[in-house]
Amino acid sequence: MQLHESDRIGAVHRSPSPETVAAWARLVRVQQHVLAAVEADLKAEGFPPLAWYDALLELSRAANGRMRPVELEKTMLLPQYSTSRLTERLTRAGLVVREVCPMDRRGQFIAITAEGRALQKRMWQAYAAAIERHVGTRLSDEDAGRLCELLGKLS
Amino acid sequence: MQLHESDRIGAVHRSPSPETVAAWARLVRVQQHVLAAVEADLKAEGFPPLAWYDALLELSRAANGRMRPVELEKTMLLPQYSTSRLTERLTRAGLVVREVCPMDRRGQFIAITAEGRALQKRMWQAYAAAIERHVGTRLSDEDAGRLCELLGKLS
DNA sequence: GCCATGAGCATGCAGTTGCATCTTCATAGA
DNA sequence: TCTATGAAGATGCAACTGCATGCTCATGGC
Repeated sequence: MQLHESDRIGAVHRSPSPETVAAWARLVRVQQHVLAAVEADLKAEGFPPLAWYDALLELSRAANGRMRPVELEKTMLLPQYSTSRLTERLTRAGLVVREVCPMDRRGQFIAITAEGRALQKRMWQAYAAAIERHVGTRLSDEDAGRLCELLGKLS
Repeated sequence: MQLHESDRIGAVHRSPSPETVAAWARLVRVQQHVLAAVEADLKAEGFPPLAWYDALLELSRAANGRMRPVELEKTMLLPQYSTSRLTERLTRAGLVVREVCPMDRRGQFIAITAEGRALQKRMWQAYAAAIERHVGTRLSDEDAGRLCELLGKLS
């Protein structure tokens, strides 16, 4: 009779412990819930989605306020077409401009505009308030540090 | 001169501590990354999205394998139209059937079928393996318990 | 130089989501 | 009973996402 995998010693696929499953389930649910709450707060104040903020923040921190789309992809963990279209929307909104890349004529630079920097700053006001509201008031700084450390083991 | 809010005692909106912001940033990034990895594993084995699994699991645990859409909404934290359409897809796939609700003629019941139960079980094999791979191997049971507890404070 | 390969980015198409609204029915109050 | 209110669920439309593929150009091997 064939043994179930979990009965064999050194089986490649072991089942997760109850603790692991519980942590997973809660991670997914809580993150989804809190992220939705924060996004809703921002939207209620008339701001664009968080992805816009993330992109503007990255660009504002980059040297000369410009980055290659390919860099943005990697730092934001987004698929290629996703940054392409995000760039399109940000461009239409006047928050960034596309520039040709002198080093590689296939490529380009995305440069944040003054309006882009201004929006990023205004969004941070609301974003910070939402983070404080939904996370800061529920977690002591020590707990936040511990949470951060535990999450770090997952990446 | 008007003081900045954060300078006033008892200001309603305080800024989040660096620990809070770090925990928030990592929570969002890590969850997104690990969830994507788990979903990709399931998809690679030919399974439907995790939302299907969640719905099938809820239904399989419900009394008589059936629930009102409105209950499903609340347990899955989804907007109303989202469960309506999920139900539509599950129905088309033969995993659930719609039934009229004798108590309330506006409403209905969604009942899981034998195929729905079978798929839920097969998906759990792959899902559990993915959870173990992406979470279980990176976190001790004690750490998982601590993570779960900290996350619980956020909901 | 010439070709093969592949990097960088865009885009057509199909499927999905968010939003607002519609229909149907339940229920409380006059 | 009649009406007002609102709950349950579906759906049209516009925006967004995923996937596959297309185009342009860079680079290494010959």
